[in-house]
Amino acid sequence: MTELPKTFDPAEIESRWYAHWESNGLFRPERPSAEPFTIVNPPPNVTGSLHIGHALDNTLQDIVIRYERLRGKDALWVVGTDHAGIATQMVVERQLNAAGQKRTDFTREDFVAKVWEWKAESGGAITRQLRRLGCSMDWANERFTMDEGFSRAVIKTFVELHKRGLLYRDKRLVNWDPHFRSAISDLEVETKETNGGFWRFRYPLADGVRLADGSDHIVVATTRPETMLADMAVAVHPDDARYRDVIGKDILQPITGRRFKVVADEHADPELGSGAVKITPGHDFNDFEVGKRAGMKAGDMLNMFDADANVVQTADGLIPDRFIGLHRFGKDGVDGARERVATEMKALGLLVPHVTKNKEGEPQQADFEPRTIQTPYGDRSGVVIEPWLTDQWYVDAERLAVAPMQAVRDGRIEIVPRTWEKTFFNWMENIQPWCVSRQLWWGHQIPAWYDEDGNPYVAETEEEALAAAGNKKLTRDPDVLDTWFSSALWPFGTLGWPEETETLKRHYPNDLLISGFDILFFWDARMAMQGMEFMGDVPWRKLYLHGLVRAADGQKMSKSKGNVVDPLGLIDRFGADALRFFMAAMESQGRDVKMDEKRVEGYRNFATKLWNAARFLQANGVAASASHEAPAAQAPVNRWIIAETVSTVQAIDMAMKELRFDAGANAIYHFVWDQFCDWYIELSKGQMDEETRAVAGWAFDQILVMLHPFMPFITEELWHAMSGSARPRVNDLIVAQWPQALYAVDSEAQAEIDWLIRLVSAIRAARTELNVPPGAKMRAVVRDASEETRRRLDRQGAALARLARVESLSFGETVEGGAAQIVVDEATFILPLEGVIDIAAEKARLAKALAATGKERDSLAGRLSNASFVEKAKPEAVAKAREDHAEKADEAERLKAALERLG
RNA sequence: GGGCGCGUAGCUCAGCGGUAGAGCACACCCUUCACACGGGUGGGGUCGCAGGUUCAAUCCCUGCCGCGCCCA
Repeated sequence: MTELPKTFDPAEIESRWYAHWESNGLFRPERPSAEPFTIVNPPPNVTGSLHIGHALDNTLQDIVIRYERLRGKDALWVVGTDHAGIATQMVVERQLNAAGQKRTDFTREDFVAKVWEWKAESGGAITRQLRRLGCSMDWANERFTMDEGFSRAVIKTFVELHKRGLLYRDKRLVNWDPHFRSAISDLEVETKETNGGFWRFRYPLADGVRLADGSDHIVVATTRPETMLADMAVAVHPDDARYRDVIGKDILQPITGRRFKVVADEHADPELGSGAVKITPGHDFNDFEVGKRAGMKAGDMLNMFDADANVVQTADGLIPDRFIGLHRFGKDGVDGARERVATEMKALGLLVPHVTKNKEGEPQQADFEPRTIQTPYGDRSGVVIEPWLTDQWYVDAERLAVAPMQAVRDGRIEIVPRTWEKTFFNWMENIQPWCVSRQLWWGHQIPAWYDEDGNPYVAETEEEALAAAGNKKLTRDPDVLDTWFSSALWPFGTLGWPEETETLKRHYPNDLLISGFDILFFWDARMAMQGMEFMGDVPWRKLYLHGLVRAADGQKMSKSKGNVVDPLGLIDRFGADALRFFMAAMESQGRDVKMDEKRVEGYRNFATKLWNAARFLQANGVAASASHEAPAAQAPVNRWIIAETVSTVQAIDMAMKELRFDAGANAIYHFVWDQFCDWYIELSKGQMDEETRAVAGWAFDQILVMLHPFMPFITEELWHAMSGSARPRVNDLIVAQWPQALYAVDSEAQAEIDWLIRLVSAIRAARTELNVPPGAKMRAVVRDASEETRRRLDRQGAALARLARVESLSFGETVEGGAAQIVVDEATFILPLEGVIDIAAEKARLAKALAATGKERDSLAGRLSNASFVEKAKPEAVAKAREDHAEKADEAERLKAALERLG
């Protein structure tokens, strides 16, 4: 046995044991005949560093994987990183910028080579940080989404989806991010409310046409005046009497002089503004649909922006030169197209001012009406997204969504907590085509080649494409795939697919996926789609969704708010075990976790408590258990702790089955502290015999195993410390055996220790309340004691003496002089306190106890006297009430008698 | 506008048809030979509000108030 130092140093233990586990292959021991259990880790960005959300997500996964490993399963936790297209390209571009260079100074090949260099040098910092958290991943088979094998899976998926008609190229509006100069998917767009304006303009009718009311123009309103430069129609509602006569007539647009038609479309809401809306099909999603309904082809729709959202000439050449090159709207204090259009319309007298009244009730004019508008932003770039007409690759998500929805409906995928099902269905049922092409250099280049006429040939290799094209001159699509397109293959791409490997057969479907609910659509749903499509089966049988870790004040953590908590800092201060235990204890299904450092500190204290319990055991000759089986025991206290160990195993097993991490953590916490340390150790102090040593050693071993998934480091350390060089452990704790929960529970022993605990607690409470000096030893006279109580007192007298400081016991009826009286079950314990006791205080104490007991008795009596309760309530409930009532009535009688004895 | 969730002790959270629990904080006592990151004892809640169902509601239902998130 190794003697433990007085204080425990998490940092030293953590690095030592992690290295030991990893270098000995203990994260993935060979267990070919064991039942497999598989989790894939949400691959963190290769540019990422560990934040508090990772700490939660990975702690939960590690708890499950360690638990299943201890239960003997062939537990595989797949790990790797994600190439994170935009994020990684940004990092490397920033480095180049710092050196006065830019991406376009290099060829694509050279730039991509630079990214790989960066990855080799500084990528994957997060994988080292996951180790600090104690995560027992299968590092020996770490994957990367840009690895050759995984890339092959990505390319194959693309080609296959295309073959199956589930992936196509289309010209339509995309969410264009002018900062990254790339398309992004609708999920990557965040709508935010911003302060904007609502302008009203007069659009003159051409050819002398007039409205029914005699006007020679139509008023249209817009939040984006700049798009006027690419307007192609004005829409009115077909039933709107004001405009019925001018449908099909021309508008002669000012500024550009473009002629276009007034079209009828139900998109125009007669109730809103003037009821007429300008239509810019090339720059607005609604207008695009209106344009299509009006017979315009996507290829004919006017585009007025370049990739940076600066104005370019439209195909009809009608934008005046003075607008060309302007930004879409004001930037850095310089007016953009938006402001210039508004100014010019005003100068032309075509702006309808916004009229309000000031405080004095006088009319006031403004160029536009201030309004809160919903504005789309790129979630990564933070710039306003521009709907832009381009050719992109789309996945037919609607068809792919069918199978996953069915799998959730029929239970092949269980979503935990279940409330997320609705969200899942709601999104899947309204899913939009998924734009998967990105105008980046870093990522999986799209396997499509074009001939000189622009016809695409999709194939896994250029040779195949050439063959398909009849050896025409081809150029490869320069775009890469959305990173999520590749990570959607993670549950099978990491296992060797498209090869039919043994690993794949054994570990697909995965058993469980744990992710934050924030990536339910981005990642989880897409894994389900690709898994069902390519593997013909669910990616995982269970999907557990957890919440966010919030700052102490309940706010979302963010760098800009400066309220981020660094998990590594918490590990430095309190140890990884404490942080992990905090995460587990706070994870009640579905709720966000609010950061509470005091609580992390509390779990550090818990670890220290355990440490010191081990020191006590060592000092008393308790060592590692000789067997996995519970030792034979006679003493009630030993039989009791064995029974309590069993119920703790059961509680944890139940919690793990239901993925109630908080329940599991609490079960082991209370067992260790409130039962093992507070009572078992205290009770064992007076009787440290061979039997007790054996039982204590066994129970402590079970504690270490049960606690290990939550606190892997300290438990492994103590596991070995309790054994030592004389009789070293056969196994490391990480691969030990999970406790059995089979032993018959000795309810008699449980009842006896329960009684003892109640008796000791009651005496202590009375002593404190009556201000008996803590060290004072007392004698007790017991009256009304049953035979059983006498036997128990006989066995537990020593314990009573030590824990309650009641030294000598006698059996009698009365005590002369002042005394404290304690009622426990049928017996009354009279503690003579001649001269010490304050009779008034004791009377008050008893009266209070009597009042409490009497209240409960009366309440139960009231219920029992209610005829409908006795008739209609469940028989068990009635029986229980009768039993409780009798008990309370008896207790009240005894308290009353005790009170009377005091006069 | 649609959907989801939350409102329980000063704080952070469990619980759930039979009149409430934990951790921290607080008060008092204790340097008792594992541990002061400790031990002992205790105070503190009309379980957001209003109705309803029920023998019985913190727990189920409805409405309202407040807070948060997602989608449009």
